[in-house]
Amino acid sequence: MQEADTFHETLTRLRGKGERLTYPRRKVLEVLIRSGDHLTVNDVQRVLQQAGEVMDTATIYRVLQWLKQVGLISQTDLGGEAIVYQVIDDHRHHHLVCLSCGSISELDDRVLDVLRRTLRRNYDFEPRIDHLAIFGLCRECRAKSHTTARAGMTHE
Amino acid sequence: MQEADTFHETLTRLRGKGERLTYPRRKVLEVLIRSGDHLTVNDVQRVLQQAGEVMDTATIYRVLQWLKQVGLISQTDLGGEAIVYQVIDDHRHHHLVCLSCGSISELDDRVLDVLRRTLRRNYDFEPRIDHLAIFGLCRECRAKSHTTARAGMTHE
DNA sequence: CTACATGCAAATCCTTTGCATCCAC
DNA sequence: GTGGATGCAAAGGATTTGCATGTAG
Repeated sequence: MQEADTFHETLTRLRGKGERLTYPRRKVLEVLIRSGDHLTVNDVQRVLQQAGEVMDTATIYRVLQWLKQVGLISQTDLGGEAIVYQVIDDHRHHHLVCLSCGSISELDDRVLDVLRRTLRRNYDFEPRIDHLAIFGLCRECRAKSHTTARAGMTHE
Repeated sequence: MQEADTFHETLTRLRGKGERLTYPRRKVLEVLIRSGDHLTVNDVQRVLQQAGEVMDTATIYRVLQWLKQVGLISQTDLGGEAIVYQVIDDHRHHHLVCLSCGSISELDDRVLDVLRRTLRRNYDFEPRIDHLAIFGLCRECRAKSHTTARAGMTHE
């Protein structure tokens, strides 16, 4: 696996940039890379705890802000409890969130390329769509809604 | 103007559906329709106050939840202080939010039609993109960033 | 009349901040 | 050694909830 490589390369690159590599920073980054998934501050804290690491919430927030600033992670509001963070990797993807059942599925990034081009060309806007959440009805709930007319449209 | 008509038609339709039309519900809906803009809970409360109406925050939240449930308004997180609400009208539009200066410009809804079709066809997902916020760099900040290398990438 | 909405206050929960201490460089 | 990061505690701000009361249907 190249996971470890990615991690160390990243650390080296950051050091080169003159960034301070503290213990919390390395740990949080490691958690995010290993998971590869979108995590809330709480998730990160829980994972660390399970590994025997106790880390203050405020520290995690600050580390995440830093990671975002140096461009390693993206921040998104999936409409859930809290904001989620995830590493910006090559396999960039987005999410389809079902308004009815809450299920979340992945959306390939390339689907957005058309939109990006339009925004650049027609709006003079340089989009940074690192992590998008699109709400709607998933296949199953879509089927249900045909019969049940209108059901739980509550969520988000 | 058909504003008033829209308002009364809506009330009639809701009554027909068996929804309870209380004073707060009518007032909040009126504010949103008259504004036509995206408002936070605080905005709604302020507008009401300026009209001499005192309304509890909790009530406004509950009314907004209800309005969302009956499909009259949409809810979006523009990355600001709080969530914004707005009536779902025919002139549906979205927002381009600049990560650097925070400026917000409009995006015509039709730009998203291609994406909608793709989602329906390839993902079996029925999107409800009522109000989308896309982050990135506006024309001006885009120009600046060419010279200044990297500036305030902080926001959201 | 009765179910449901409102008002009030208190609670929750996510996120930020002040400040003394600590540590990476 | 020193500026910046951390830990702790406390504040801040948006949103929710419990409960008694009011009111639309």
